[in-house]
Parts: sequence; C-alpha cells; structure tokens
Amino acid sequence: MPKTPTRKAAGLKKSGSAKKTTAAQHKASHAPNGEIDYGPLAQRIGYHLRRAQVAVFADFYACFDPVTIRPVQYSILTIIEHNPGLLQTQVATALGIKKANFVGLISDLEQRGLVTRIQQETDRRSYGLYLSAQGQDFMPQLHDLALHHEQRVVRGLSKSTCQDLFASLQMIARRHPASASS
Amino acid sequence: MPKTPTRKAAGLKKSGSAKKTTAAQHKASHAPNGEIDYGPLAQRIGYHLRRAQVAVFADFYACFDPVTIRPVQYSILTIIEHNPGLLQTQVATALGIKKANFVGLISDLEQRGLVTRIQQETDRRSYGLYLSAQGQDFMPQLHDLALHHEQRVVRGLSKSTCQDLFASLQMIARRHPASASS
DNA sequence: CAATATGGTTATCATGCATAACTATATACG
DNA sequence: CGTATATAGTTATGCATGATAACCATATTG
Repeated sequence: MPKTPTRKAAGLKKSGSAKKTTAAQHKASHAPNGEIDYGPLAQRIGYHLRRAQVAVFADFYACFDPVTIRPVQYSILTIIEHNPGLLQTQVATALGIKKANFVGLISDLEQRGLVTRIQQETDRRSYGLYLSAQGQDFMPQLHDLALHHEQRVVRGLSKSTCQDLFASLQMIARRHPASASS
Repeated sequence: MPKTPTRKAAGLKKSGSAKKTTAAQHKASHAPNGEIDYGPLAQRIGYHLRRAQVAVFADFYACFDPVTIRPVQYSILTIIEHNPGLLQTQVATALGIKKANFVGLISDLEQRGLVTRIQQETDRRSYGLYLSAQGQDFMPQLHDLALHHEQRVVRGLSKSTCQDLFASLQMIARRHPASASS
C-alpha cells in the first residue's frame, strides 16, 4: 500500500495517537434503526454531485459496454466529429484534459482505426484530428447509445426540470474553468 | 506507460490503421473563430455532471487546503460525527467506499488523531468509530469551510434553483445505488 | 465441534490525473 | 543570419482512486 507509508500489521487496540475519546461511547448514539444521519453532508452540493456523477458514469459504462467506449472516448470522438481538423491541444483543452494524458487517449482511438492524425503542413509540430471513415460510420451508433443512456438517467425528471439541471450544472462548471491542458 | 502497451516512438505519418479519412480535410471545417462546437455533448447530462463535479472538487481542495482535508475525509468525519459508534463497514457502505479501500482512509484519520477505533465488546471482530476530542473540536471549523465553499459554488443560483438541483441530483443518484463496500 | 459467514486487513492491479523534462519545430529579435 | 524563446506533441513518473482476491480472527449455525 503506497499511500499510508508507516501502516503495518495494524496494532489497533487504542492506537496511541487519538487521546481521549471524551465520553461514554460504546453503544452508539446513531439512530437505533438502520438509518444513517448524513448531517450537513446532505446539504453539500459536492457530495450529491459526486454520487450522481458516479451513478451516471456507471450507467454509461453499462450502456457502452458492447462497443467498448468510455465517456472520455465518446467526448473526444464527438468533438472531433463536429470540429474536424482541431489540433490535439485544442481538443484536450476543450475537454479539460492535460495534453500529456491526451496522447494515450488519442493514440488508442487511432489504433482502433477511428481517428486519424494528419500533420499540419503549416506547422509540422502539430497534428489535425479527423474521424476516419470507420469512425464516421461509428458515430450514429454511439449517439444512439448515448441517447438511450440519457433517457434512462433522466427518467423521472420533467423536461423543464432537466433543463434547469443543465443550466445549473453549466453555471457551476463555468465558474471554475477546470484544469485545461497545461 | 502502462496503458497503451504497444505504443512507441509514435510513428505517426498516416498511422497504418485508419483507412481513408474520406475527403478533402486539411483546412478544418470547424467554426473559423476560436469557438468549438460541442455537438450532442452539450446535451449530455453525464458530461456536464462530470465537469461540474470536477470544478466543485477543485474549489473544495482550494478551500480545505489550509486544513489538509479532502472531500472523502470530510464525508467520513461528518458521518462519524453524526453517527458515533458506526462500524467501518457501515460508514464505508454509506459513502459507497469498498471496505478494503476504507481501511487506509480511516487509519490516516486515526493517525492524525481525529478518529478513534474502539473494539466492540459484543463482537470483537468489529470496531466502532468515534471522533476523538480533537476531532470533535475540529468539526466546526470544517463545517465553516464547507459552508464558505458551498456559497462560492452556488453563487448565482437562486435558493429554489438550488433546491431543485439537489432534488434532481438525488433522484439521479438514487436510481443507480453506486458501488457499496463489497 | 465442524462448517460457514462476517469485519477488518493486506496485497495487488488498473485507471485517472498531475508534473517535469524532452524533441522538433516555429517565431522573435539582436 | 543566428541565437533565444515559445509551442505541439511526447515520454516518464508519481500519487490517488477504485476494484479484486486472499487472509485472519471472530461469530454463528447446525
């Protein structure tokens, strides 16, 4: 375990560090039934955001399992589809991915024959990104899956509620520009 | 690089795999200005959810940097604060953390003197979790920081919009129960 | 007592995301 | 022109996260 360096065979007992544990605690004061009190956590946007995001991604993975495409990959392909010729850095920046990490992603998609890198003649350091014919043929299926996935996720939310949700999320995300491709 | 096993010095050029790249592409058809077309991605809840979540966590890290507390840690401490005596598995399950990964987290908090593990007398396999005195003294500060963070994040959203957001997120997260502590 | 289940632990691996350093080109400036 | 500097892409690497499997100690069941 790399994280906690000095942990070993767990000498529990009372664990030297913690001092007193103030008072009479042994029969737990939490709700006697199985219910857990989330306290202020229940009002933390970050908490619910994370839980929702994990849930949605889980559904995404389930829906896209047959085509072996992950959320990032779908995002990259969609951006390239709608903006052929963008440079790696541009796509990476648009999605908040560091250029260093983008290399492996785009290389995978290229090896799968979905994306083509074309060296720019005007600037031979950079490569324009395009969907291959195969990639282009692939997209409709992906968008169909995405739509199906989307419908499962928002089931139970009215159209307007959903739009409000979008607006809120964008408002929140826009404030902190997210990493970019340093 | 463990991920893409067979990648080497990048023999770009045309990358053997991708076949034709159909047509005349070299001067990019995307909006000539700096704008990028996100296409259907703009309507994907998962995408915005992820971006928002990353943004919020970034702000959390910034706010909690002075106390060196990460989101998971705040969650764990809060749960223990409001449900003293819960067992590790219970807290882990409540937060969707695998028990194996929970061990390191709780050990860290214990070593920092914030949490105490107390072996149950009724079942000596298990340990009840409690905040140490120091941990209890710590919480108000954390909740203050959390509130400050929260206000920064939702700035621009009305009270009711915010409540709708909460409801939507919970609705979405509730559907797919998330991992649990297998 | 033997078989089985459970709480916690360890080891290990795959992934995601971050940083620094390197290459090859391109641009700016004396 | 030629040197300094900036930039696109790449590599290597480290750390945090999340998942799985195996294990120990204890409980429970029959």
